[in-house]
Amino acid sequence: MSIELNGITDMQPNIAVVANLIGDNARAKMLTALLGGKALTATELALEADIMPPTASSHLAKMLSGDLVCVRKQGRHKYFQLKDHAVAALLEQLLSISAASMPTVVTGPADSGLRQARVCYDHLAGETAVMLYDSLLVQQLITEQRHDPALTVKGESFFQQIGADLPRLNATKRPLCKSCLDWSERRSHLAGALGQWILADVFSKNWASREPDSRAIRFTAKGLAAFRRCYFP
Amino acid sequence: MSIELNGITDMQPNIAVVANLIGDNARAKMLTALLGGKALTATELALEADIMPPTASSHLAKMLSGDLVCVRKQGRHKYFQLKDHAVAALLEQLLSISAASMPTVVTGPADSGLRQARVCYDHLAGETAVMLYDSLLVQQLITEQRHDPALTVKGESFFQQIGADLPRLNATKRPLCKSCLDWSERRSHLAGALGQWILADVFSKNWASREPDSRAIRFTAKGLAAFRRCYFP
DNA sequence: CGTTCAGTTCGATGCTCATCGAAGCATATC
DNA sequence: GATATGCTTCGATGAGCATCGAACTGAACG
Repeated sequence: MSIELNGITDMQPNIAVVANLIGDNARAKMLTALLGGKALTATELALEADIMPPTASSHLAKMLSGDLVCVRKQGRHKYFQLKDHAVAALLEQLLSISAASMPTVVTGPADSGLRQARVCYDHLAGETAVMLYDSLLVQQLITEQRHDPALTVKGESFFQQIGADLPRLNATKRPLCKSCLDWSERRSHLAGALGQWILADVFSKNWASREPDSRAIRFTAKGLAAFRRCYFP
Repeated sequence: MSIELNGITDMQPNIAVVANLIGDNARAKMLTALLGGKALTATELALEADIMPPTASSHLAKMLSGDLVCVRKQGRHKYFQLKDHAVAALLEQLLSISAASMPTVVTGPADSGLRQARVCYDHLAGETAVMLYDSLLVQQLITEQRHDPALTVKGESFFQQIGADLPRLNATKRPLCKSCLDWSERRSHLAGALGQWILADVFSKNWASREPDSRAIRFTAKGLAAFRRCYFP
Protein backbone atom coordinates (compact mmCIF):
# COMPACT_ATOMS: atom_id res chain seq x y z
CA MET A 1 0.00 0.00 0.00
CA SER A 2 1.22 3.43 -0.81
CA ILE A 3 1.72 6.08 1.82
CA GLU A 4 -1.19 8.41 2.37
CA LEU A 5 -0.21 12.00 2.97
CA ASN A 6 -2.90 14.67 3.15
CA GLY A 7 -5.11 12.32 1.25
CA ILE A 8 -2.74 12.27 -1.67
CA THR A 9 -1.11 9.01 -2.56
CA ASP A 10 2.37 9.50 -3.84
CA MET A 11 4.07 6.28 -4.55
CA GLN A 12 7.05 8.00 -6.06
CA PRO A 13 9.60 9.63 -3.80
CA ASN A 14 9.19 13.36 -3.75
CA ILE A 15 12.09 15.07 -5.46
CA ALA A 16 10.87 18.53 -4.66
CA VAL A 17 11.50 18.46 -0.94
CA VAL A 18 15.14 17.51 -1.26
CA ALA A 19 15.74 19.84 -4.17
CA ASN A 20 14.00 22.64 -2.35
CA LEU A 21 16.30 22.16 0.61
CA ILE A 22 19.31 22.63 -1.63
CA GLY A 23 17.60 25.33 -3.63
CA ASP A 24 17.94 28.06 -1.06
CA ASN A 25 20.96 30.26 -1.49
CA ALA A 26 22.15 30.21 2.09
CA ARG A 27 21.69 26.45 2.44
CA ALA A 28 23.47 25.86 -0.85
CA LYS A 29 26.44 27.83 0.40
CA MET A 30 26.54 25.79 3.57
CA LEU A 31 26.36 22.53 1.69
CA THR A 32 29.12 23.44 -0.75
CA ALA A 33 31.20 24.47 2.24
CA LEU A 34 30.57 21.05 3.76
CA LEU A 35 31.73 19.50 0.49
CA GLY A 36 35.15 20.50 1.79
CA GLY A 37 34.82 17.45 4.00
CA LYS A 38 35.69 19.11 7.27
CA ALA A 39 32.99 19.11 9.92
CA LEU A 40 31.99 22.71 10.54
CA THR A 41 30.26 24.35 13.47
CA ALA A 42 26.98 26.19 13.17
CA THR A 43 28.60 29.61 13.41
CA GLU A 44 31.25 28.74 10.85
CA LEU A 45 28.47 27.77 8.50
CA ALA A 46 26.62 30.97 9.28
CA LEU A 47 29.72 32.94 8.31
CA GLU A 48 30.10 30.88 5.17
CA ALA A 49 26.53 31.63 4.14
CA ASP A 50 26.65 35.27 5.19
CA ILE A 51 23.74 35.04 7.57
CA MET A 52 23.11 35.52 11.27
CA PRO A 53 23.22 32.57 13.69
CA PRO A 54 19.44 32.32 14.15
CA THR A 55 18.91 31.97 10.43
CA ALA A 56 21.64 29.39 10.18
CA SER A 57 20.14 27.45 13.03
CA SER A 58 16.79 27.26 11.29
CA HIS A 59 18.42 26.14 8.05
CA LEU A 60 20.46 23.49 9.78
CA ALA A 61 17.40 22.13 11.54
CA LYS A 62 15.68 21.75 8.19
CA MET A 63 18.62 20.05 6.55
CA LEU A 64 18.89 17.72 9.53
CA SER A 65 15.32 16.57 9.28
CA GLY A 66 15.76 16.34 5.53
CA ASP A 67 18.65 13.93 6.01
CA LEU A 68 21.11 16.07 4.12
CA VAL A 69 23.46 16.62 7.03
CA CYS A 70 24.25 14.99 10.35
CA VAL A 71 25.55 16.50 13.55
CA ARG A 72 27.92 15.60 16.35
CA LYS A 73 27.87 17.46 19.65
CA GLN A 74 31.19 18.28 21.24
CA GLY A 75 31.07 20.45 24.33
CA ARG A 76 29.18 23.55 23.43
CA HIS A 77 29.89 23.15 19.73
CA LYS A 78 27.88 21.34 17.15
CA TYR A 79 29.82 19.94 14.25
CA PHE A 80 27.91 19.43 11.04
CA GLN A 81 28.79 17.13 8.16
CA LEU A 82 27.14 15.90 5.01
CA LYS A 83 25.01 12.94 5.97
CA ASP A 84 26.00 10.64 3.23
CA HIS A 85 28.27 9.96 0.31
CA ALA A 86 25.13 9.99 -1.78
CA VAL A 87 24.50 13.58 -0.75
CA ALA A 88 28.05 14.56 -1.65
CA ALA A 89 27.70 12.86 -5.01
CA LEU A 90 24.42 14.65 -5.66
CA LEU A 91 25.99 17.99 -4.86
CA GLU A 92 28.90 17.38 -7.18
CA GLN A 93 26.53 16.42 -9.96
CA LEU A 94 24.57 19.60 -9.36
CA LEU A 95 27.83 21.54 -9.55
CA SER A 96 28.56 19.80 -12.81
CA ILE A 97 25.22 20.77 -14.34
CA SER A 98 25.35 24.29 -12.98
CA ALA A 99 28.81 24.74 -14.44
CA ALA A 100 27.50 23.62 -17.81
CA SER A 101 24.70 26.16 -17.82
CA MET A 102 26.96 29.05 -16.95
CA PRO A 103 27.26 31.73 -19.63
CA THR A 104 30.97 31.18 -20.13
CA VAL A 105 33.31 28.77 -18.51
CA VAL A 106 35.25 30.86 -16.06
CA THR A 107 38.89 30.04 -15.74
CA GLY A 108 40.33 32.87 -13.78
CA PRO A 109 43.21 32.92 -11.32
CA ALA A 110 40.66 32.90 -8.52
CA ASP A 111 39.46 29.39 -9.15
CA SER A 112 42.36 27.91 -11.06
CA GLY A 113 43.55 26.52 -7.76
CA LEU A 114 40.18 24.87 -7.27
CA ARG A 115 40.29 23.36 -10.72
CA GLN A 116 43.76 21.96 -10.25
CA ALA A 117 43.25 20.27 -6.91
CA ARG A 118 40.57 20.49 -4.29
CA VAL A 119 38.88 18.49 -1.59
CA CYS A 120 35.64 16.76 -2.52
CA TYR A 121 34.04 15.70 0.76
CA ASP A 122 36.94 13.54 1.88
CA HIS A 123 38.97 12.81 -1.20
CA LEU A 124 40.95 14.53 -3.90
CA ALA A 125 39.21 16.18 -6.85
CA GLY A 126 40.13 18.38 -9.79
CA GLU A 127 42.59 18.02 -12.62
CA THR A 128 45.16 16.27 -10.47
CA ALA A 129 42.64 13.73 -9.21
CA VAL A 130 41.38 12.91 -12.70
CA MET A 131 44.92 12.37 -13.93
CA LEU A 132 45.56 10.12 -10.96
CA TYR A 133 42.46 8.09 -11.75
CA ASP A 134 43.49 7.61 -15.35
CA SER A 135 46.98 6.65 -14.33
CA LEU A 136 45.70 4.00 -11.92
CA LEU A 137 43.57 2.58 -14.73
CA VAL A 138 46.40 2.59 -17.25
CA GLN A 139 48.71 0.89 -14.80
CA GLN A 140 45.92 -1.60 -14.15
CA LEU A 141 46.03 -0.94 -10.44
CA ILE A 142 42.30 -0.49 -10.57
CA THR A 143 39.69 -1.82 -12.94
CA GLU A 144 36.11 -0.86 -13.54
CA GLN A 145 33.33 -3.34 -13.14
CA ARG A 146 29.70 -2.47 -12.90
CA HIS A 147 29.49 1.10 -11.72
CA ASP A 148 32.44 1.46 -9.43
CA PRO A 149 36.09 0.64 -9.81
CA ALA A 150 37.89 -2.08 -7.86
CA LEU A 151 41.46 -2.79 -6.90
CA THR A 152 43.27 -5.39 -8.99
CA VAL A 153 45.65 -7.87 -7.38
CA LYS A 154 48.49 -5.75 -8.70
CA GLY A 155 46.80 -2.70 -7.21
CA GLU A 156 46.45 -4.35 -3.83
CA SER A 157 50.14 -5.07 -3.54
CA PHE A 158 50.94 -1.58 -4.81
CA PHE A 159 48.88 0.18 -2.17
CA GLN A 160 50.08 -2.14 0.59
CA GLN A 161 53.62 -1.31 -0.43
CA ILE A 162 53.10 2.44 -0.15
CA GLY A 163 51.63 2.06 3.29
CA ALA A 164 47.88 1.67 2.94
CA ASP A 165 46.34 -0.57 5.59
CA LEU A 166 43.93 -2.30 3.25
CA PRO A 167 42.47 -4.72 5.79
CA ARG A 168 41.56 -1.78 8.02
CA LEU A 169 40.06 0.15 5.09
CA ASN A 170 38.09 -2.89 4.05
CA ALA A 171 36.80 -3.35 7.58
CA THR A 172 34.72 -0.19 7.28
CA LYS A 173 31.33 -0.80 5.78
CA ARG A 174 32.09 1.88 3.25
CA PRO A 175 33.17 0.73 -0.23
CA LEU A 176 36.91 0.80 -0.87
CA CYS A 177 36.68 2.31 -4.33
CA LYS A 178 34.04 4.63 -5.68
CA SER A 179 34.05 6.82 -8.73
CA CYS A 180 32.94 10.42 -8.36
CA LEU A 181 32.21 12.89 -11.11
CA ASP A 182 34.22 16.11 -11.28
CA TRP A 183 32.28 19.31 -11.96
CA SER A 184 35.32 21.04 -13.37
CA GLU A 185 36.72 18.19 -15.41
CA ARG A 186 33.51 16.28 -16.14
CA ARG A 187 35.45 13.10 -15.65
CA SER A 188 35.68 10.54 -12.92
CA HIS A 189 38.04 10.54 -10.02
CA LEU A 190 38.59 8.11 -7.18
CA ALA A 191 36.42 8.33 -4.06
CA GLY A 192 35.63 5.74 -1.40
CA ALA A 193 37.78 4.62 1.51
CA LEU A 194 40.86 4.37 -0.70
CA GLY A 195 40.30 7.82 -2.13
CA GLN A 196 40.07 9.11 1.39
CA TRP A 197 43.26 7.34 2.38
CA ILE A 198 45.16 8.83 -0.55
CA LEU A 199 44.16 12.37 0.39
CA ALA A 200 45.00 11.79 4.05
CA ASP A 201 48.33 10.32 2.98
CA VAL A 202 49.10 13.34 0.82
CA PHE A 203 48.47 15.60 3.79
CA SER A 204 50.36 13.50 6.30
CA LYS A 205 53.41 13.47 4.05
CA ASN A 206 53.13 17.25 3.71
CA TRP A 207 53.01 16.99 -0.05
CA ALA A 208 50.23 19.52 -0.02
CA SER A 209 48.17 21.66 2.31
CA ARG A 210 44.72 23.16 2.31
CA GLU A 211 44.24 26.78 1.43
CA PRO A 212 42.72 28.53 4.41
CA ASP A 213 38.93 28.85 4.09
CA SER A 214 38.77 27.11 0.75
CA ARG A 215 38.41 23.67 -0.72
CA ALA A 216 41.52 24.32 -2.81
CA ILE A 217 44.66 22.31 -2.20
CA ARG A 218 48.12 23.66 -2.86
CA PHE A 219 50.87 21.18 -3.61
CA THR A 220 54.41 22.14 -2.74
CA ALA A 221 56.95 21.76 -5.54
CA LYS A 222 58.63 18.86 -3.80
CA GLY A 223 55.29 17.40 -2.86
CA LEU A 224 54.01 17.40 -6.40
CA ALA A 225 57.20 15.73 -7.60
CA ALA A 226 56.89 13.04 -4.96
CA PHE A 227 53.22 12.55 -5.79
CA ARG A 228 54.09 12.09 -9.46
CA ARG A 229 56.90 9.71 -8.63
CA CYS A 230 54.56 7.66 -6.49
CA TYR A 231 51.51 7.37 -8.70
CA PHE A 232 52.66 7.97 -12.25
CA PRO A 233 54.77 5.50 -14.21
CA MET B 1 38.55 36.82 -14.23
CA SER B 2 35.50 35.67 -12.36
CA ILE B 3 32.02 36.70 -13.33
CA GLU B 4 30.73 39.78 -11.57
CA LEU B 5 27.09 39.61 -10.62
CA ASN B 6 25.59 42.36 -8.51
CA GLY B 7 29.08 43.11 -7.36
CA ILE B 8 29.52 39.65 -5.96
CA THR B 9 32.16 37.44 -7.48
CA ASP B 10 31.10 33.84 -7.54
CA MET B 11 33.67 31.66 -9.12
CA GLN B 12 31.84 28.50 -8.24
CA PRO B 13 28.79 27.50 -10.23
CA ASN B 14 25.65 28.27 -8.33
CA ILE B 15 23.91 25.13 -7.22
CA ALA B 16 20.99 26.98 -5.74
CA VAL B 17 19.45 28.18 -8.99
CA VAL B 18 19.26 24.72 -10.54
CA ALA B 19 18.15 23.07 -7.31
CA ASN B 20 15.55 25.78 -6.79
CA LEU B 21 14.15 25.11 -10.24
CA ILE B 22 13.65 21.47 -9.36
CA GLY B 23 12.59 22.34 -5.83
CA ASP B 24 9.13 23.55 -6.73
CA ASN B 25 6.41 20.96 -6.46
CA ALA B 26 4.75 21.64 -9.79
CA ARG B 27 8.03 21.77 -11.68
CA ALA B 28 9.22 18.59 -10.00
CA LYS B 29 6.08 16.80 -11.17
CA MET B 30 6.65 18.00 -14.72
CA LEU B 31 10.26 16.90 -14.69
CA THR B 32 9.50 13.44 -13.37
CA ALA B 33 6.82 13.15 -16.03
CA LEU B 34 9.44 14.04 -18.63
CA LEU B 35 11.64 11.29 -17.21
CA GLY B 36 9.22 9.05 -19.06
CA GLY B 37 11.15 10.08 -22.16
CA LYS B 38 8.19 11.07 -24.26
CA ALA B 39 8.06 14.67 -25.36
CA LEU B 40 5.01 16.25 -23.74
CA THR B 41 3.03 19.34 -24.64
CA ALA B 42 2.58 22.27 -22.29
CA THR B 43 -0.99 21.36 -21.46
CA GLU B 44 -0.14 17.73 -20.83
CA LEU B 45 2.49 18.92 -18.39
CA ALA B 46 0.00 21.27 -16.79
CA LEU B 47 -2.35 18.32 -16.25
CA GLU B 48 0.49 16.26 -14.86
CA ALA B 49 1.35 18.97 -12.37
CA ASP B 50 -2.24 19.80 -11.51
CA ILE B 51 -2.00 23.45 -12.42
CA MET B 52 -3.59 25.85 -14.90
CA PRO B 53 -1.96 26.57 -18.26
CA PRO B 54 -0.69 30.05 -17.36
CA THR B 55 1.16 28.70 -14.36
CA ALA B 56 2.63 25.89 -16.39
CA SER B 57 3.75 28.32 -19.03
CA SER B 58 5.62 30.38 -16.50
CA HIS B 59 7.28 27.29 -15.06
CA LEU B 60 8.31 26.02 -18.46
CA ALA B 61 9.81 29.38 -19.36
CA LYS B 62 11.93 29.23 -16.24
CA MET B 63 13.06 25.70 -16.86
CA LEU B 64 13.91 26.61 -20.43
CA SER B 65 16.16 29.46 -19.44
CA GLY B 66 17.60 27.28 -16.73
CA ASP B 67 18.60 24.71 -19.33
CA LEU B 68 16.65 21.90 -17.73
CA VAL B 69 14.34 21.30 -20.68
CA CYS B 70 14.27 22.02 -24.38
CA VAL B 71 11.35 22.60 -26.69
CA ARG B 72 10.34 21.76 -30.24
CA LYS B 73 7.50 23.60 -31.93
CA GLN B 74 5.12 21.58 -34.05
CA GLY B 75 2.12 23.39 -35.37
CA ARG B 76 0.35 24.99 -32.48
CA HIS B 77 1.87 22.54 -30.04
CA LYS B 78 5.04 22.84 -28.09
CA TYR B 79 6.73 19.60 -27.21
CA PHE B 80 8.99 19.66 -24.19
CA GLN B 81 11.78 17.27 -23.33
CA LEU B 82 14.55 17.05 -20.79
CA LYS B 83 17.45 19.02 -22.15
CA ASP B 84 20.16 16.59 -21.46
CA HIS B 85 21.09 13.14 -20.29
CA ALA B 86 22.86 14.90 -17.45
CA VAL B 87 19.53 16.34 -16.33
CA ALA B 88 17.90 12.92 -16.48
CA ALA B 89 20.74 11.44 -14.48
CA LEU B 90 20.46 14.20 -11.90
CA LEU B 91 16.75 13.57 -11.52
CA GLU B 92 17.24 9.85 -11.07
CA GLN B 93 19.88 10.54 -8.43
CA LEU B 94 17.48 12.86 -6.65
CA LEU B 95 14.85 10.13 -6.79
CA SER B 96 17.34 7.74 -5.29
CA ILE B 97 18.12 10.05 -2.36
CA SER B 98 14.50 10.95 -1.80
CA ALA B 99 13.56 7.29 -1.74
CA ALA B 100 16.23 6.70 0.89
CA SER B 101 14.88 9.42 3.16
CA MET B 102 11.32 8.17 2.99
CA PRO B 103 9.88 6.93 6.28
CA THR B 104 9.45 3.39 5.03
CA VAL B 105 10.27 1.86 1.73
CA VAL B 106 6.98 1.53 -0.03
CA THR B 107 6.50 -1.62 -2.02
CA GLY B 108 2.86 -1.73 -2.78
CA PRO B 109 1.02 -3.04 -5.80
CA ALA B 110 0.70 0.54 -7.03
CA ASP B 111 4.37 0.97 -7.76
CA SER B 112 5.52 -2.62 -8.05
CA GLY B 113 5.07 -2.23 -11.79
CA LEU B 114 7.37 0.78 -11.71
CA ARG B 115 9.99 -1.12 -9.77
CA GLN B 116 9.91 -4.07 -12.12
CA ALA B 117 10.24 -2.22 -15.39
CA ARG B 118 9.88 1.42 -16.35
CA VAL B 119 11.12 3.96 -18.81
CA CYS B 120 14.00 6.16 -17.71
CA TYR B 121 14.17 9.01 -20.21
CA ASP B 122 14.68 6.80 -23.25
CA HIS B 123 15.86 3.47 -21.94
CA LEU B 124 14.76 0.64 -19.71
CA ALA B 125 15.05 0.92 -15.93
CA GLY B 126 13.96 -1.05 -12.89
CA GLU B 127 14.61 -4.58 -11.74
CA THR B 128 14.48 -6.02 -15.24
CA ALA B 129 16.99 -3.48 -16.55
CA VAL B 130 19.44 -4.12 -13.73
CA MET B 131 19.28 -7.86 -14.34
CA LEU B 132 19.87 -7.24 -18.02
CA TYR B 133 22.90 -5.14 -17.24
CA ASP B 134 24.40 -7.78 -15.02
CA SER B 135 23.72 -10.46 -17.59
CA LEU B 136 25.49 -8.48 -20.30
CA LEU B 137 28.49 -8.11 -18.00
CA VAL B 138 28.56 -11.78 -17.05
CA GLN B 139 28.36 -12.82 -20.69
CA GLN B 140 31.15 -10.34 -21.37
CA LEU B 141 29.12 -8.59 -24.02
CA ILE B 142 29.95 -5.31 -22.30
CA THR B 143 32.85 -4.32 -20.12
CA GLU B 144 33.39 -1.38 -17.84
CA GLN B 145 36.27 0.99 -18.28
CA ARG B 146 36.53 4.37 -16.66
CA HIS B 147 33.05 5.46 -15.80
CA ASP B 148 30.94 4.03 -18.56
CA PRO B 149 30.64 0.58 -20.03
CA ALA B 150 31.67 -0.36 -23.57
CA LEU B 151 30.78 -3.11 -26.00
CA THR B 152 33.25 -5.95 -26.29
CA VAL B 153 34.03 -7.53 -29.66
CA LYS B 154 31.82 -10.42 -28.64
CA GLY B 155 29.14 -7.92 -27.72
CA GLU B 156 29.35 -6.16 -31.06
CA SER B 157 28.70 -9.31 -33.02
CA PHE B 158 25.92 -10.26 -30.61
CA PHE B 159 24.02 -7.02 -31.06
CA GLN B 160 24.58 -6.98 -34.82
CA GLN B 161 23.12 -10.47 -34.92
CA ILE B 162 19.95 -9.50 -33.10
CA GLY B 163 19.42 -6.62 -35.45
CA ALA B 164 21.07 -3.53 -33.99
CA ASP B 165 22.48 -1.18 -36.60
CA LEU B 166 25.66 -0.38 -34.70
CA PRO B 167 27.23 1.85 -37.36
CA ARG B 168 24.13 4.04 -37.31
CA LEU B 169 24.04 4.13 -33.53
CA ASN B 170 27.70 5.01 -33.46
CA ALA B 171 27.15 7.77 -35.99
CA THR B 172 25.20 9.80 -33.43
CA LYS B 173 27.40 11.95 -31.28
CA ARG B 174 25.81 10.41 -28.25
CA PRO B 175 27.79 7.69 -26.46
CA LEU B 176 26.78 4.13 -27.31
CA CYS B 177 26.87 2.85 -23.75
CA LYS B 178 26.24 4.76 -20.58
CA SER B 179 25.50 3.53 -17.10
CA CYS B 180 22.57 5.04 -15.23
CA LEU B 181 21.73 4.64 -11.57
CA ASP B 182 18.39 3.18 -10.63
CA TRP B 183 16.51 4.87 -7.78
CA SER B 184 14.59 1.73 -6.96
CA GLU B 185 17.39 -0.78 -7.29
CA ARG B 186 20.35 1.46 -6.42
CA ARG B 187 22.28 -0.32 -9.09
CA SER B 188 23.38 0.50 -12.61
CA HIS B 189 21.50 -0.18 -15.77
CA LEU B 190 22.33 0.45 -19.39
CA ALA B 191 21.64 3.84 -20.94
CA GLY B 192 23.09 5.53 -24.01
CA ALA B 193 22.27 4.92 -27.65
CA LEU B 194 22.36 1.17 -27.18
CA GLY B 195 20.10 1.35 -24.15
CA GLN B 196 17.69 3.37 -26.22
CA TRP B 197 17.83 0.84 -29.05
CA ILE B 198 17.07 -2.05 -26.71
CA LEU B 199 13.97 -0.35 -25.36
CA ALA B 200 12.78 0.60 -28.85
CA ASP B 201 13.40 -2.96 -29.95
CA VAL B 202 11.40 -4.36 -27.06
CA PHE B 203 8.49 -2.14 -28.06
CA SER B 204 8.73 -2.84 -31.79
CA LYS B 205 8.67 -6.57 -31.15
CA ASN B 206 5.63 -6.07 -28.92
CA TRP B 207 7.34 -7.80 -26.04
CA ALA B 208 6.02 -5.08 -23.80
CA SER B 209 3.93 -1.94 -23.82
CA ARG B 210 3.71 1.22 -21.78
CA GLU B 211 1.05 1.60 -19.16
CA PRO B 212 -1.10 4.55 -20.09
CA ASP B 213 -0.06 7.73 -18.28
CA SER B 214 2.77 6.08 -16.42
CA ARG B 215 6.41 5.33 -16.80
CA ALA B 216 5.69 1.70 -16.00
CA ILE B 217 6.21 -0.97 -18.63
CA ARG B 218 4.21 -4.17 -18.72
CA PHE B 219 5.76 -7.19 -20.37
CA THR B 220 3.48 -9.78 -21.91
CA ALA B 221 4.08 -13.35 -20.83
CA LYS B 222 5.37 -14.33 -24.24
CA GLY B 223 7.34 -11.11 -24.48
CA LEU B 224 9.12 -11.67 -21.20
CA ALA B 225 10.01 -15.20 -22.25
CA ALA B 226 11.42 -13.96 -25.56
CA PHE B 227 13.32 -11.20 -23.76
CA ARG B 228 14.87 -13.75 -21.43
CA ARG B 229 15.74 -16.08 -24.29
CA CYS B 230 17.41 -13.23 -26.09
CA TYR B 231 19.48 -11.64 -23.36
CA PHE B 232 19.99 -14.29 -20.69
CA PRO B 233 22.22 -17.30 -21.15
C1' DC C 1 29.02 31.48 41.03
C1' DG C 2 29.13 35.21 37.61
C1' DT C 3 30.88 35.66 32.85
C1' DT C 4 31.45 34.44 28.21
C1' DC C 5 30.40 32.04 24.26
C1' DA C 6 27.55 28.67 21.19
C1' DG C 7 23.27 27.74 19.79
C1' DT C 8 18.18 27.94 19.95
C1' DT C 9 13.36 29.75 20.24
C1' DC C 10 10.08 33.31 19.34
C1' DG C 11 7.84 36.87 16.95
C1' DA C 12 7.67 40.50 13.62
C1' DT C 13 8.84 41.97 9.07
C1' DG C 14 9.17 41.93 4.36
C1' DC C 15 10.13 39.86 0.02
C1' DT C 16 9.73 36.44 -3.27
C1' DC C 17 7.05 33.76 -6.09
C1' DA C 18 3.41 30.38 -7.25
C1' DT C 19 -1.19 30.79 -8.61
C1' DC C 20 -4.99 31.88 -11.61
C1' DG C 21 -8.55 34.90 -14.27
C1' DA C 22 -8.89 37.72 -18.18
C1' DA C 23 -7.30 39.17 -22.24
C1' DG C 24 -4.05 38.67 -26.15
C1' DC C 25 -1.48 35.95 -30.02
C1' DA C 26 -0.82 32.42 -32.98
C1' DT C 27 -1.97 28.43 -35.40
C1' DA C 28 -5.05 25.15 -37.14
C1' DT C 29 -9.89 23.73 -38.99
C1' DC C 30 -14.19 24.50 -41.41
C1' DG D 1 -13.33 34.89 -43.15
C1' DA D 2 -15.13 32.76 -38.59
C1' DT D 3 -14.35 29.63 -34.84
C1' DA D 4 -11.79 26.60 -31.92
C1' DT D 5 -7.60 25.37 -29.67
C1' DG D 6 -2.75 25.87 -27.61
C1' DC D 7 -0.03 28.85 -25.36
C1' DT D 8 1.50 33.36 -23.53
C1' DT D 9 1.43 37.96 -21.19
C1' DC D 10 -0.35 40.85 -17.61
C1' DG D 11 -1.89 42.02 -13.12
C1' DA D 12 -3.70 41.03 -8.66
C1' DT D 13 -3.74 38.02 -4.86
C1' DG D 14 -1.98 35.43 -1.28
C1' DA D 15 0.93 32.17 1.07
C1' DG D 16 5.21 30.64 2.35
C1' DC D 17 9.47 31.50 4.21
C1' DA D 18 14.07 33.63 4.79
C1' DT D 19 15.74 37.04 7.73
C1' DC D 20 17.06 39.12 12.00
C1' DG D 21 16.70 41.29 16.89
C1' DA D 22 15.75 40.08 21.47
C1' DA D 23 15.45 37.00 24.85
C1' DC D 24 16.56 32.25 26.48
C1' DT D 25 19.23 27.67 27.41
C1' DG D 26 23.32 25.41 28.30
C1' DA D 27 28.06 24.53 28.55
C1' DA D 28 32.88 25.98 29.60
C1' DC D 29 35.97 28.55 32.51
C1' DG D 30 37.86 31.03 35.89
